[in-house]
Amino acid sequence: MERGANSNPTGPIDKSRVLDVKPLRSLKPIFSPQMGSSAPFSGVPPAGPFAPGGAPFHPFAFGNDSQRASNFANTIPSPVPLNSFRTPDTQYANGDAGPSKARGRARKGRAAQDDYGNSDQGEDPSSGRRPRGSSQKRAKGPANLSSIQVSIDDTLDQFLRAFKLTALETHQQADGNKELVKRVLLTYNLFRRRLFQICEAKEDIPGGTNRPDLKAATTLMTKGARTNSTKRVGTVPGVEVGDIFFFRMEMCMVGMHAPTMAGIDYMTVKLSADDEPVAVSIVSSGGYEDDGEDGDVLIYSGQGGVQRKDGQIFDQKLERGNLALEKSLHRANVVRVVRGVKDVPNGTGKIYIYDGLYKIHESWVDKGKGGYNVFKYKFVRVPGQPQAYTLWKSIDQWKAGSGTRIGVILPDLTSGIETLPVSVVNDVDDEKGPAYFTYSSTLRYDKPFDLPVPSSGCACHGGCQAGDANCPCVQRNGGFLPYNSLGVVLNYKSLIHECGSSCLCPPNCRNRVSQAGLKVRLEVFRTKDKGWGLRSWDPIRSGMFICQYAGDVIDASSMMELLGSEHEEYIFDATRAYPPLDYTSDGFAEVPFPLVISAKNSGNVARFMNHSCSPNVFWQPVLRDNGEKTYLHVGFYSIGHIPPMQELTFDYGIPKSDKATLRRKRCLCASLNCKGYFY
DNA sequence: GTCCAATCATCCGC
DNA sequence: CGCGGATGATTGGA
Repeated sequence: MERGANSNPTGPIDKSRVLDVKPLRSLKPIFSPQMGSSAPFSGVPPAGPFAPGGAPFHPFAFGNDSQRASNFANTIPSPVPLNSFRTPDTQYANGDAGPSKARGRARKGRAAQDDYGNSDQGEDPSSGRRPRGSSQKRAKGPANLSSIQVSIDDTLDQFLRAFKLTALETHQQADGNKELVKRVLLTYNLFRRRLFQICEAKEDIPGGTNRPDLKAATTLMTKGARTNSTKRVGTVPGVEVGDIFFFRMEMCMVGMHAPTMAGIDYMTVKLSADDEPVAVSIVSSGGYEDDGEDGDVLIYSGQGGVQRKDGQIFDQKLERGNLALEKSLHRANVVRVVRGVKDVPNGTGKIYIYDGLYKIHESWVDKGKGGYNVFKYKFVRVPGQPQAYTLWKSIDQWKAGSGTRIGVILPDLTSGIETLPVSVVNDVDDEKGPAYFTYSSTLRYDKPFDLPVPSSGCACHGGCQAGDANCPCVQRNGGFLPYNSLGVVLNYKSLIHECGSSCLCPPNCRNRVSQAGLKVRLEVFRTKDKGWGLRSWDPIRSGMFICQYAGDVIDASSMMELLGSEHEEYIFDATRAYPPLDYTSDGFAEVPFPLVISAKNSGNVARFMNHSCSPNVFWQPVLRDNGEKTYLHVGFYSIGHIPPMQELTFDYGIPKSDKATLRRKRCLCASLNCKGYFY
């Protein structure tokens, strides 16, 4: 049955006849709500209504290439020959889809979305369509420890060591904190993705591809890599209101909601003689439309009443979770509420939003299907908590074009160049928009760097397939496809080899993620004290591709001349020392050549990403080749899951030399481990 | 050990 | 071809 999604009671029902509730000794909460103890919500609340029409103006010009080149020439001392902007060949030589593929995209943007937005479904029947239950059969077969199993065990051990989870103390498993929760979730998601990647490429192992979410979680929990295993009423240490999860198992691992499936989590408390169940959290998996009256109220259905095997329906009983909710109501205890919403890009998947603490205000019995009794509970959100679920509802309205919002300066910064619009919003001061620049989604090379001539491209007409050992692109990536079909990077490597213009695969090939344009709805916004910044309307999965760093490739000597000028803040320098990712599968390799990008005059959303000492985004070098030359790109990916409207930041790194010529800037990231400065 | 709950990827049919 | 519904192996905890 649909959980937690129903309308109001049709009428009052005499509860005492149905609910066999003994009189309670006390109506005081057993636990204090712990309201003040949670850290502040770091997401930015949505701006309220904005002026009708929005009165957009266009502070940025989007000229043709020759105009762009002359603008460029007027503003900087010609670090790049002008002819590099003139011919289409040069513009596309970097592997950004190539002329034929760019045809529909050049100025129309959204019209070409179908070419890039849809992920492939393989045509190879052997790879994608395994008979259901095959893994189960294999699991029960003769126990042969395959080489794949061994490599997965090694992989897990490396993850655990990298994130210092090999031997968690008992108290760390029992009670967590923000840092520990973060480590557990990062490890889980990295391992889950790597597990999927290995299993889809080689052969199936039990649970590997069918349910990597389960397999990864049970493996980690067996090793003790979990936290907050002690159940508690109220806030969970390290989990903040607004945090999101993409799997039930994630909530399990950090003590948010222990049951792997059930919607009601409860614990038994001892009060003098009696043991009494008390609810600690619920997961409401209803869709958007049929929730309670507004975002702060939830009508939740009790559990049970349906026979698992044959779907037979009967009256729900006041036991287990239902009894716990009833007790929590009478004690006026707080209950954590997790809202499940549909994950639009994934289709079948769900996203779970921690919506903070609620109290149950009333309960009643409704008649469900076939006239059988269903318990209903009215949850009301405890006031004073940061916005979470209601923010999602607001964003839905912004997308639908209904509702209004203050501070919208520009509905689409990219003028249709990107696959999705990028709005510009300022609701904090009088700035009317970022300084002039030309929006471009591509990285423009004057000339390619000299690298060994790459091998020829692939001939995967239906898109590259995981497990196709003959595909040269799979081979270049160590036998794997680096991304899944959603555009999530599956494995941290020192270098991703994407398909290039010499490959015969279509633009929606899984190995062309960074060329396929934006997948999440981004917004350039005015921060309180850091100038302009970047954030997303959409939730972002761990490892999801966000954008590349577009601009003009310049050489190192040109960069030196620009340091100290206003130009400096729009330079991306891949030769800096970046804090290591906590884990890469192939150790650390230098970026193959000294790539420096200027986005001062021409660039994309990436130029607005601010520095943080605790970033939620990292970058990886991405290679594409056109059959003769190799071009390096910079791809940005999320580290963990990122809730909507949280600022996207990455670590700017430290210049390896010539620090003296660089101005040290004061860091305002406000994270606990802030260094206080950045370059 | 047994039962519970409803997940999630995949399949299947409209 | 794109969905929504059906299917079934699956899990931690009571």
